Amino acid sequence: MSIQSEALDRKFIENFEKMIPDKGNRQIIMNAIEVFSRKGLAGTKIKDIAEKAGFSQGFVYNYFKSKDDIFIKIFDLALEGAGNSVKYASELEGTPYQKIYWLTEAYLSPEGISMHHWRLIMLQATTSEGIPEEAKRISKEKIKKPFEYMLPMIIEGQNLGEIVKEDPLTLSITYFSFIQGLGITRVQNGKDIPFPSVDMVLSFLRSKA
Amino acid sequence: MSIQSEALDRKFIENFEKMIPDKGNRQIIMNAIEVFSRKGLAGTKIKDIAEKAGFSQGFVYNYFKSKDDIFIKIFDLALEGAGNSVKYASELEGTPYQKIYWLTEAYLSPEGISMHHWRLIMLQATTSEGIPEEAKRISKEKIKKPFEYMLPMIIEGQNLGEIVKEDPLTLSITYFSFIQGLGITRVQNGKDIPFPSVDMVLSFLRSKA
DNA sequence: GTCTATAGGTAGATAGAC
DNA sequence: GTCTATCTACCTATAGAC
Repeated sequence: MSIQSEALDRKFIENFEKMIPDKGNRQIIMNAIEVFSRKGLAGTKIKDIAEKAGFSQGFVYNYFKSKDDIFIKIFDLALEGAGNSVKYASELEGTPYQKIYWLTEAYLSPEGISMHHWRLIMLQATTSEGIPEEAKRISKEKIKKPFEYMLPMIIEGQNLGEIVKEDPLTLSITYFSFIQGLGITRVQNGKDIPFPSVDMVLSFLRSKA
Repeated sequence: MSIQSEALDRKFIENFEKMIPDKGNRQIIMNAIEVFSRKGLAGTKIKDIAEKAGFSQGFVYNYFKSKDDIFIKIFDLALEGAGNSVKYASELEGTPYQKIYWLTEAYLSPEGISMHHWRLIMLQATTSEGIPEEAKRISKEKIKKPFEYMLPMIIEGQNLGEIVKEDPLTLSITYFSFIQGLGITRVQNGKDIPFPSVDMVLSFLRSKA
């Protein structure tokens, strides 16, 4: 596990404990993340989550009032984590390209909780019709955060001449799409298939001058 | 709609009519593709498909024996389409890089049935636990096709000096991951957001010499 | 605190009407 | 051919036992 993804996981857990103070709730959520990400919202039965957490089916309802309720909290956490990861990278020492390099290294790490976020965000936003209204609302609100931190980095990098002078928004969209695609490949195939280096992934960003 | 994606769609429809000879079956499948890709396997109700196709819920069972049955046929078609698209590109005139350029143009086109395939493959393979055993078997069998046609193109391109001299398998995996990530972004956001040019996407493939 | 039992609702699949 | 009615099974959520 890379230093980068460890740092992001630490950040995530910090935020996790702040957003979900109760330990029992956290235990269920940790297990539910795993199940949801494998089966999706509709495909996940409360029994699956309960069994994985070592509880009876009915007991889950002492902590959450519905399946949607659990899902919304996880979805919110995932989006927070996505925003925070870019924010954290943007606050590091170094040039913009170095920061993005660091972030990419974290994302590409085969371990790390951050991978699960991306997967969930992807999976659920794709099947977005089925997700609760509340989750859609949260999504609208928070999906822009990663871009808020990424865009200034790209623009600064362009001014420094280390990032190619294309439209910054297009570059951001391309970056997150690429990362998401690689994340999906990772979760589908495990960590034993060949994977691109950070340098290869960031070719499209680097200035050719 | 680009010439490239039109060509792939024509190929797809050809294969579609060969694999599903009955017109009624095809009508249901065309509608089911759309619903499955929006809601996933578990989230799709037979009623949704029936309504979209303009039938009653029960009528669907005159054509297919179960929901899984419909899904398996679509999944198979999607994987066939994925393999055929790369095969088709590899048989075009031109240098390997030109062929991959053509293929990428087809994939990035906002319209075109091919986009739906990718989305479905992605979505369902990601939530793979929930899909029927038969679909998993088909997946194992056909998922390698795109690589079979992509790898020789990359190797030839490397020999010609137009493609960077990195491990061909890594480059292939990176390519399909990238395309998949962009496809997801497309279906999530529609065609009105900025999107990278083919040149930008293929930066990581181009020889720097 | 945690489980078991169950009520109530939903959806897949079938069968019989028109 | 196509629809309506229904049977059955499963799942969510609750309520009450220990």
